[in-house]
Amino acid sequence: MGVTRTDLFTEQQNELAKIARILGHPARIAIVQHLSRINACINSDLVQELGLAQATISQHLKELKNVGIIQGTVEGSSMSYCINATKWNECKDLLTGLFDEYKNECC
Amino acid sequence: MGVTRTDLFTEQQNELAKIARILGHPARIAIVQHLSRINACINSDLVQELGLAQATISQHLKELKNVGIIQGTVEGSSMSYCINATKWNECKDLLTGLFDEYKNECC
DNA sequence: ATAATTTATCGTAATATTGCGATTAAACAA
DNA sequence: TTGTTTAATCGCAATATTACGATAAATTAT
Repeated sequence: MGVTRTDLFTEQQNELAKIARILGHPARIAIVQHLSRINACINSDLVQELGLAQATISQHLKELKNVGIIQGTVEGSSMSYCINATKWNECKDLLTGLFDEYKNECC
Repeated sequence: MGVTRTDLFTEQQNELAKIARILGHPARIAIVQHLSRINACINSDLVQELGLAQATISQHLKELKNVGIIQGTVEGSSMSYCINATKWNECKDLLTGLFDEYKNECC
């Protein structure tokens, strides 16, 4: 017990849930917002930007990277992170699709 | 340690994260999809629909209700659940807003 | 070479989530 | 009343998440 029963659901449902879960933390929302707004690959000032410890931010970045929402490349001695446009649009389409399934209001 | 530092983030970021987190489980995705598709308030056949135990589904319904995405009314001896159109659109707008913040692709 | 900077990873503690059997409570049927 | 149906809640076990100090690894600066 205690482990999510992904076997009961479709791949699309699991994928949607995975994306939503990754966006389900304010630090990760803050990270993607920051990357969106500066609209560039940055050698992260994220530790300054958010108030969390470096190890914690690294962990959040890893999760965002794992799901493909951001990508990081080595830039000398630091890292350069930015949003992966392709995946970002894919996530947007999946979530938009979910919201658009609900058409008429019944009550 | 181990508790999300909501104090570090804006209300909007926390709200966005809360919505995403609730949608971050395949059972809850399946529930809102089902409610969307039948487009009606139902005396839930959800236990039949999904393969989870009744207690588990009840718990997921409670979380969706807590965040306001669905609403339930007593219908005789059973419950009638449906999507809350207002909140649903609010969630859609918030998430769309997040995705639309990212405009230009930098790499 | 040595020191400083940057970021990933490890280890650990605190807390949250998931799932389900069992029980409870309320409405309905006989 | 007695039994049935429906759904919420309790209690618990298993697992996942969050946070952070400490450490490691790699690059750059002196």
